[in-house]
Amino acid sequence: MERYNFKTIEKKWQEKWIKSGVFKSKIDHSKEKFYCLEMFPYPSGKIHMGHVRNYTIGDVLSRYKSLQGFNVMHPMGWDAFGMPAENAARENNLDPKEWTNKNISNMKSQLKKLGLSIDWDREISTCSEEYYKHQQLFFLELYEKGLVYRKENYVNWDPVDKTVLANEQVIDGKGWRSGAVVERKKLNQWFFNISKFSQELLDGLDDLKLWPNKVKIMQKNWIGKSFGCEIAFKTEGDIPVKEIKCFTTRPDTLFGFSFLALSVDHEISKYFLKNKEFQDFKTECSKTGTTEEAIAIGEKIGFKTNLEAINPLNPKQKVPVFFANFVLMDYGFGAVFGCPAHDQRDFDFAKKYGLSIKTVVKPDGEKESFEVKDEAYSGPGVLINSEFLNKLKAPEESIKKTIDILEEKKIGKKKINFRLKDWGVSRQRYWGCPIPMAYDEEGNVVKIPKNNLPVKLPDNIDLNSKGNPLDSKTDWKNFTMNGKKYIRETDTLDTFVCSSWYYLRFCSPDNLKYGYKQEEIDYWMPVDQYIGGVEHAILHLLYSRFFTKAIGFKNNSFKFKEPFEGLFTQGMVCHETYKDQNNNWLSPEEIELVGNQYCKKGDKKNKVKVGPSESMSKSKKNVIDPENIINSYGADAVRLFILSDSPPEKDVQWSDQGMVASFKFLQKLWILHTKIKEKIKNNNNNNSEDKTLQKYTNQMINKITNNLNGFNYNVIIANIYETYNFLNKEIEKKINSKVLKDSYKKILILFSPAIPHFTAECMDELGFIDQIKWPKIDKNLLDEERIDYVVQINGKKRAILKESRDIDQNSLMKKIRSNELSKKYLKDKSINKIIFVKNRLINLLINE
RNA sequence: GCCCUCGUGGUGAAAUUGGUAGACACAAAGGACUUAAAAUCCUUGCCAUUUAUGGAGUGCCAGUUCGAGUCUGGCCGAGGGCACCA
Repeated sequence: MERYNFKTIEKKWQEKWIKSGVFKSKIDHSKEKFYCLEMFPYPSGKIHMGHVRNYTIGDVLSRYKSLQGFNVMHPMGWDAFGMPAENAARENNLDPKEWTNKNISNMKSQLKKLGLSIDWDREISTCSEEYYKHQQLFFLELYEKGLVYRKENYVNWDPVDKTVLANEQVIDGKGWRSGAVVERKKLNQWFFNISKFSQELLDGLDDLKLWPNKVKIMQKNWIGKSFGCEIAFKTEGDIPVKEIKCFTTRPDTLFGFSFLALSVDHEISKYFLKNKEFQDFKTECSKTGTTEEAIAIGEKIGFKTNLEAINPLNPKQKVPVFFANFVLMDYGFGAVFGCPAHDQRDFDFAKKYGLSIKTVVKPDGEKESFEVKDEAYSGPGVLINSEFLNKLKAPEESIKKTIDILEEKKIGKKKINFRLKDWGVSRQRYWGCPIPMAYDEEGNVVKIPKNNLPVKLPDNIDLNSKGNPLDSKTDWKNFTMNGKKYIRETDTLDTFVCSSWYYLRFCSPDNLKYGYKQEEIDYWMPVDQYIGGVEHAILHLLYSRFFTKAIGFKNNSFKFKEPFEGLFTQGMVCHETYKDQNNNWLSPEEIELVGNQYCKKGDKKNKVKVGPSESMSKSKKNVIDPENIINSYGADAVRLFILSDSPPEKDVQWSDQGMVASFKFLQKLWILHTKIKEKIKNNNNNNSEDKTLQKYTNQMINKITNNLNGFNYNVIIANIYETYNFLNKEIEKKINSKVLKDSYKKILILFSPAIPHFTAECMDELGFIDQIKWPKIDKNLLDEERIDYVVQINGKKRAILKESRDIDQNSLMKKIRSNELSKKYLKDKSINKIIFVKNRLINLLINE
């Protein structure tokens, strides 16, 4: 028998699909649209198994939706700016653009081998001028709307490499490349005013019904809305500032006030800069916080000033003012009122500096004399020791009342605070989108005129220069406009900006005038299903939501509020990890099994330690190269395996045996296909109705449709195996050819989203490839005529009776009484109660 | 510390949403075919004496119910997110 030759068959269909243009998408108002988008990849050079999983999931969905009659758009592009290109180019003495474009063409051909239903006409690359010129225009437009601004902010500064480091490049407080101790340095940087949309971004989450709850909760926590009160504390001391504002969520504990703590960057710190002790303290603070240990221990340190703050509700009480390391400048006002009895952090601080700890809330059920001892109490209760606030219920009633009093006295007011900070978009890097701004000779900020866009990234860059390469590219940096001299902004945009609007660009990738075309956006947006890794749950998704709101707000032209209607976060692909005797990581190809012990290949003495299964990563070498796998087993087999073992939202373990099994399964399926083909040809038109096959097929349509709708793709693969097992037995019987052909056609369509090449070949052989539609469920066939009734006695399953559908309780009881089991379990015992569930079970309660 | 999710055979997992627990697959053991191996096919799956039969059984303890993997409360364990957020 002929083997299934995936190599020729997959290639054949991939070429046919491209030639016929079946995946091309264009506006068609007669059809409902479906925009399916997977997070586009960074062109690192090769695709990895994570991509295979991500894009297979998206492809199954796209193909399924097409078969259902939707007008599907399924595009792909490249998140092509970013540091790896710069690093790789430096190491290999290459141009980042060349490196990136080479990677793109390689990865594109790899993706094509997976047989994805992608409309490649819509391909975009964020590092192309055609893409980033629109991004620069967006930047200017947002700037004009006041949504972009410049301010000084701290960065991680590597004093040896003279460069800014991302947080993940700082390891134990040192630069990853130079090893130098990282400093905090203030730089002027560009910011997007995302915090302006805090409330909107929070409210929008409620509309995202097709998002995982987990992601919505993560975003909600990230935005971090808190209700409270701002209070102005009068201060006494030898500085000109006589008032300090604090934000608090617990104004009701004001009578437990024992100190005021300020961030070292608080504006009044300038009056202490001459003080050497304060300077030392500030240095100390900047050291802690960078190392992970320091954060874990979280030791609280303070610097006591000679200032005193007055309790606004009790002017007789004066407390010391400290600078403290735990107060953040960019939350609230950078100042905290300390109530040690009811806040653990304040408690720790008060213990360390011997400050008073006055209890003002007692838990319900405690005596009036209750006192906080070993730890702060932050739960509910009743106010005590608080004069006119006594006996109020904490927290709701007491907070409300206190705010009323403070507002009345004009000392404070109700306030809502968000944790979400503005988005710093400046990167001191070469390989990114240039920021279209400049500075005149006086240092004033100037926009690059829109008709001068794009500001092109210069070629021939010296990547080995210290600091930002654009800074030393003086012929690019300096320019004249209308006879005046200017200096360009040398920072480039965070690559998250590129990915914040690419879903808009896919709708009209060739539009030269603007980032998108209104008509196309109106039709295609929003993305119906977005699919990607959960690691982007916060930043990328939040930034994209912001961008949609900001651009829509600017142009007042979007019919949608949110970019991604549905979100699916898939799990990672994991593999065991291996280390040799010298603790070096080994890849799966570098080991072999000797007996039941893994050893380094060709070195039997070097025993390999098998570590836990972890997400595939280059650093741990536990990677399987998809290209090798596709070459050995074919795309359909890989798709089958990657979908089969675990639900798509969970991590999946890579298994060589599982992969081989998927491959073998397709071979078996091919044999079955040839048998079925023969049977159909035999044209056996006996009159038997063959309801069994029709019913089974119908049930499978129901199951697979439901499982596709619910993203239970692993169960679909099980359904495919099940169907095979059934057909493989059924085929031995006499079957009406017409019924067989009809059912088999439907079954092939059901299989086709998962294994498209294989089924295309089969359909073609049967001559119906051009007219396929997702099969409909025949409701008349769905209900079985005979049903397995579970007979329980006192809740225990005792028998299963196959009886006709819709049988009533009495008839079923008669059957039970005439049945063997009644003699055994019922005998002469009387039945106290019968629970009868139609078409399902009957439960007889008897006295034992 | 706070928030979220999840605990089902040797393993990955199913379970029409309160109604036959373990579909489907991997691994293992036994068997068939074969001179043999590979490949393929079949059987087994925890405990009790047996292909039949009974019992226990979905992390642990209680509860609701005729009936709980599924609902409620408490505990234990694993994973993830935030991290001095006032």
